[in-house]
Amino acid sequence: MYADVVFPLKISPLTYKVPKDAQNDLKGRIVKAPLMGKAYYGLVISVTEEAEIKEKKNIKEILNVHCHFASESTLLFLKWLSDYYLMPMGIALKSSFFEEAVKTAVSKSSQSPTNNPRQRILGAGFGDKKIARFFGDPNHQGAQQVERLAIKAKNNEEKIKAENSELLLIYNCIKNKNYKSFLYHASSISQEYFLLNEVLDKCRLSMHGAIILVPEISQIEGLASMLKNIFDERVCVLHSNLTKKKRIDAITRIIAGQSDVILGTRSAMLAPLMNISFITVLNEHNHSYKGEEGLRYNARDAAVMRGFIEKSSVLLSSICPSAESIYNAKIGKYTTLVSNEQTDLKRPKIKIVDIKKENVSTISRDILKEAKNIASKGGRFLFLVNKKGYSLIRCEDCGHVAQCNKCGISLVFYKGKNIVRCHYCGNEEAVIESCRGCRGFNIKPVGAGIERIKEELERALKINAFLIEKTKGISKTITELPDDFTSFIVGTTYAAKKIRDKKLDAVAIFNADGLLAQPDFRAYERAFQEVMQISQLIKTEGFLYLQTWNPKNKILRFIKNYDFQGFYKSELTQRKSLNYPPFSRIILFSIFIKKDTDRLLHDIQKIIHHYANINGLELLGPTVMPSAMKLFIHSIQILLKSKDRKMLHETAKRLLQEIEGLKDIKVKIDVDPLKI
DNA sequence: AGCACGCCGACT
DNA sequence: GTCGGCGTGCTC
Repeated sequence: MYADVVFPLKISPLTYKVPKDAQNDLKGRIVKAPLMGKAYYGLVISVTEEAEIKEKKNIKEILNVHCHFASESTLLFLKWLSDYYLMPMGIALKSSFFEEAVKTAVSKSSQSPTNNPRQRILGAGFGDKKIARFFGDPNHQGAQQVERLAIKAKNNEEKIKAENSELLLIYNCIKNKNYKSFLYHASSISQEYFLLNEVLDKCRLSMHGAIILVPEISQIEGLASMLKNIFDERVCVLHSNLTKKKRIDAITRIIAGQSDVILGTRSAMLAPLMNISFITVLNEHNHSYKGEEGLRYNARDAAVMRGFIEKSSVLLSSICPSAESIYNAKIGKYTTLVSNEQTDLKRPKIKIVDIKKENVSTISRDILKEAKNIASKGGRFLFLVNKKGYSLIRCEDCGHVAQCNKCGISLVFYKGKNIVRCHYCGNEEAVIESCRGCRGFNIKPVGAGIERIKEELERALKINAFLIEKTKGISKTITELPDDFTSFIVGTTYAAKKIRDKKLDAVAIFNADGLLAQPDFRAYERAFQEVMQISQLIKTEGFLYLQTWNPKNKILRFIKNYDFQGFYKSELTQRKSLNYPPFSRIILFSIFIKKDTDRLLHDIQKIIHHYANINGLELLGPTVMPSAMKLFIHSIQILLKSKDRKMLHETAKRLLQEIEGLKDIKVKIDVDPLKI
């Protein structure tokens, strides 16, 4: 007997001999095996009678067998992650909390090897065990609790049945362990939470394993208390910022079956749950679900795949779903849940302010007028500016904007420190006195960063504005302000994230044009989503100002009217005509090189030449850019695009192999990139 | 990952 | 001459 073992390393599975006295259910178990003269922990992914590799005499034997880590479904999911994101399976395993699982498995089995909790649970049936805890001991108060819950659940079922037949569909899917993905376009963030609460509360007893994802760690706390109300100690929080010990504790609880409701960020999607009946991704459009390094999986897409494999329901929700998800709902891949409040909902009024008409370069008169009004009432006003510092500096005589000597990027003027700074290389210099273009001295600030907006507000309104800035170590948050504080807050988009559950009277966005001018096919979508998100921070009778130089932009019209239908229609039409996702799939190659650009570029060109004329495949690039990575001077990008996902993956795999054959390079591969 | 091997520049 | 930097390749 032979077993294929994956290690949490950048290597493919390796074959080992199975010891004669080993358990016959090795598949999915943690084992210790010799590797390079040492013993490593790995995962058995398959067991066969005959080994497939040539030199059979060199095959070593497995040293120790530990508890189960992965079910059949989890193994399929790991395989999918590795195949889809074009990474060795070991990397997928490493991202799946395998090392934490090893820690718990080893410490448990050393105490009592035959009394492994994971084995016990598998034997008894995971679901039965959960229910047994509720029904088990008749003298225990749990029995009364269940009775009460049952009555409550019955009432709820009838109430919700009358309200929304689609909700019943979710309940049934969860109960019957059927796969189905739902897309809920909520009209407010609280609605998103409300629906989740309904589903969880209603299905508490039929729920055996659940994963609840939020995009940011800061969103976990509030949701955790809601979940604990329903599931008590079954809830477990899991995110990358946990300390090592806490993370191991969490994995221990999950593996022991003590926790089966997992609340976390992106990485929690890979939690080692043996059973899953419900997965939800809140704020599904959020870009932080996509990884930027290592295994670059999108947790939202992984949720749908894991749900499919595990036969569980998947609920994606958002106040502004991604165009991809809207499309998937349209073609029937997802079932749409419609918010009944959607039509007659009161929302803050959005005003587009044409700054070109006015003879001011920073804050328009309309916004200042409303700011005065709000200041007099003691309200809250948030000013979002996309630039740090005070301004750029420009020579009034020749129009030359001061730039960094090394990087060629515009220098940012910091008035308080009286310096200029390059945001690319971080170099700081004393403020520039004379123009490098014409040697003149007529230098003026141009444009407005947060410092300048703050200064102008304070001068015009005779108030103190509060600056929220992302600085290393220090992060002021709005919650630090007393509730009765008359707050005028200035900050970058970072500031918007720091404000929660505080209803603002108004928000002004100064960077609307910058948002729309991003060199990315998703720029409009991001702009639309960002404004929708920000509108959630404002009282329904409040105002949202968008200051722009291009008030005619059609996206601004969709934004102003909260016209989701119009926006998605326009966006999908655009994507279709340019053959971008969701009408095609893309894979991005980034090749980093240190030197010798010409030789390598020539080699790369020679390789990709063979890929240029494949039917149904579009190849863009190679594009050479300065590398953002230290140690490397250039990055070469190649984009593969195709309607045929299978063919795209096969081609990308071949291309990856060829490029990895080159020397002095480093390749990063990004499947379904969000930034290109 | 981690270890060996091998190729180049610096140095008692 | 040799020491040690790190780039590359392999691990059943």
